[in-house]
Amino acid sequence: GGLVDPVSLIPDQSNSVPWPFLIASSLNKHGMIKTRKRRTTFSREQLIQMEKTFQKHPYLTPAQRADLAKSLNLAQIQVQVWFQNRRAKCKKTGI
Amino acid sequence: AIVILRNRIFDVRRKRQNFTKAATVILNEYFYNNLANPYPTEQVKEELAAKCNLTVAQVTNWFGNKRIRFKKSYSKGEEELNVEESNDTQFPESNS
DNA sequence: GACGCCATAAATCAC
DNA sequence: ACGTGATTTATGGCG
Repeated sequence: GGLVDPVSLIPDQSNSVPWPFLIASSLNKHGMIKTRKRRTTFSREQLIQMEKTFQKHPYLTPAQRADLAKSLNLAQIQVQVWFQNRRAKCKKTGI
Repeated sequence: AIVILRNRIFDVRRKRQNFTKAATVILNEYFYNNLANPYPTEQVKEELAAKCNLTVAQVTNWFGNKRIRFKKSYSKGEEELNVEESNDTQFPESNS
């Protein structure tokens, strides 16, 4: 009595395409499939500065965001998203 | 719950340990029985978490990892979908 | 319409 | 060194 190959547990639906093998990709303005931005890993300094700023102001004004992005050589959207994710983490850990 | 909180506060780092065999069986069972839509609702996640003696967050992580890894293993060896890549979306570069 | 939050994808970290 | 659970960037949807 060995283990069963998990794939053999797949219910018989071979004629219908299961789950996201038909992925609804988003299109750009030319109707082409948009390529996702490669995940960048922020440098230690970038993280330290953003964290430091976050402790003072968890929510940035547009001006603060612009300044921070410029000083860290990041796009504003990256700073904005980082703060969103940081808030989410904050909420998750309850701190 | 309190133990988890205390571990956080006192920065108790312990080795990441794998889930029990039983838990993995339960999670896999749900995953492969719902391959057409392997996205359990919040309520189902809670039920699975209870059955597996895991937190909902752990169940969520498991499904996230499972979906992407299954997709990778599944498409490995399959023919490439020829996808038109467009150079027209450019992203600002950052020094990393 | 810009912004925040949510669930999630996908890459990466780290035991 | 790898596998697997956890964390970190990035996206789309919705309010």
